[in-house]
Amino acid sequence: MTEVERQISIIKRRTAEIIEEEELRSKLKKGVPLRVKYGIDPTSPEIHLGHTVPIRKLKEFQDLGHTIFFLIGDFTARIGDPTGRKETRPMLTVEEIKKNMVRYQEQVGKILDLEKTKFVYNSEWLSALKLEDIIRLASVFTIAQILEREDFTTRYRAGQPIFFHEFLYPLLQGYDSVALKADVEIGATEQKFNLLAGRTIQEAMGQEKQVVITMPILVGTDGVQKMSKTYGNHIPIETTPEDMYGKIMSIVDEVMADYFSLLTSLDPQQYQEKIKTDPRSAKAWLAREIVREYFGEKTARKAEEEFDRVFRQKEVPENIPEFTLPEKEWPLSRLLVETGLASSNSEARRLITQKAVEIDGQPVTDPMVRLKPEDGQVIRVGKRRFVRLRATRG
RNA sequence: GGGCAGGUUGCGGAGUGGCCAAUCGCAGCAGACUGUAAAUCUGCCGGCUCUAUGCCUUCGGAGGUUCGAAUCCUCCCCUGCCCA
Repeated sequence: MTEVERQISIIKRRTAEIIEEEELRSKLKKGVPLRVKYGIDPTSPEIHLGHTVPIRKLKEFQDLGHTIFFLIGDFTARIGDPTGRKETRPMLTVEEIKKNMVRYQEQVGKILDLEKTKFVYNSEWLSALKLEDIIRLASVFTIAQILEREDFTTRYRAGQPIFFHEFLYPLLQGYDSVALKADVEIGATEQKFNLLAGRTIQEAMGQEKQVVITMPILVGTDGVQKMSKTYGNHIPIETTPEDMYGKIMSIVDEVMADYFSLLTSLDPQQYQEKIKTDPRSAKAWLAREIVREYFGEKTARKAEEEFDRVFRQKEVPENIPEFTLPEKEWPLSRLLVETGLASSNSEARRLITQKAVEIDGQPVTDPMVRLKPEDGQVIRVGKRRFVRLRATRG
């Protein structure tokens, strides 16, 4: 196998689509490192496992010696993309974006080699565009072409508003590719339209078209919707190993294979076999493997032990948040609110009457009960929320 | 600019003067079951007092009518469709 074919076989793995493979081949044949672009919206500084799917692909490119351009869409974030929302998205200030990005880079650094990654901000070139440039960009597409994008069509049919500037987003993203002279752009399948816009615009501006690589979308822990913070089905990278382990264990069985494939480098034959014969330990393996990648072998093993202790043997976890409060009589419901175990008094009362509350392993079902917190007492709410009390005199 | 239809609790979507904190579905939470889950069943699902045929704040916004308004009137804001 030639070097080019070796690279192609690595690049092709786990992708949803490559447009066009032939173009990729001829780009690789030039023997020059490719400029690989990946863009993110810096509105949230929190990366979850869903984001890691394309980032892992970037890592593969990086390991093959190509140049990674990690594009931060600060310009677009400042304007605020109103896609799918009622209220205008809060515009981010420059400082907020900067702050988000510091945290972001730390997280990305768990996968990519930061030394070799070029972080670029699109405000650098986008804010320099003149109206004339923008109109020229806009003349590359027809309205019908833009409306082809599925979410526009859906919204249009449903009578949902589509704002004019939303039409501009694909154009701007496409222009980013021109500015970076991107050879390859990676994104999730839902980004396909915007990625393709890059090709069209590059061509219109006399550049060689970028190759578009789309990556499958990771479903969330519910197994239904794509992983997203807004759906509350996400697994953040910046969390405790125990939490990550537990969240992976809570995914539905049906998506295990996807998780194995998109989030680990394990052998498909092995995990498929395991899923079939012993789903429970297959999932534990998956969880251990992913936690290991972010926290290391030892920690992963500890997270597993901890999980087994708490959920299989139903014991109290090792590290639980502590809460200090004055040693006096409290109505239990108040106590739950104080310690953050319930959001309101009514909520607390509900939990208590629903047998969700235990103190030192003893169920408490009387919402009227008053008690004096003792040092070291453990309150449990539901399956996984614990708090240890620390009492102070006075 | 004109005509029409709309804006309801996280989402979808009922409700057109009191029986409305507001049917229902989804999501969420809790319990049972379990392999951690999923599925299923049960309960909860604005807040406060602490549980009552109680109180407070909610149905785009501001006023008004009324003993009483998410429901009627006026003005305003926003969205969609049609005509120009």
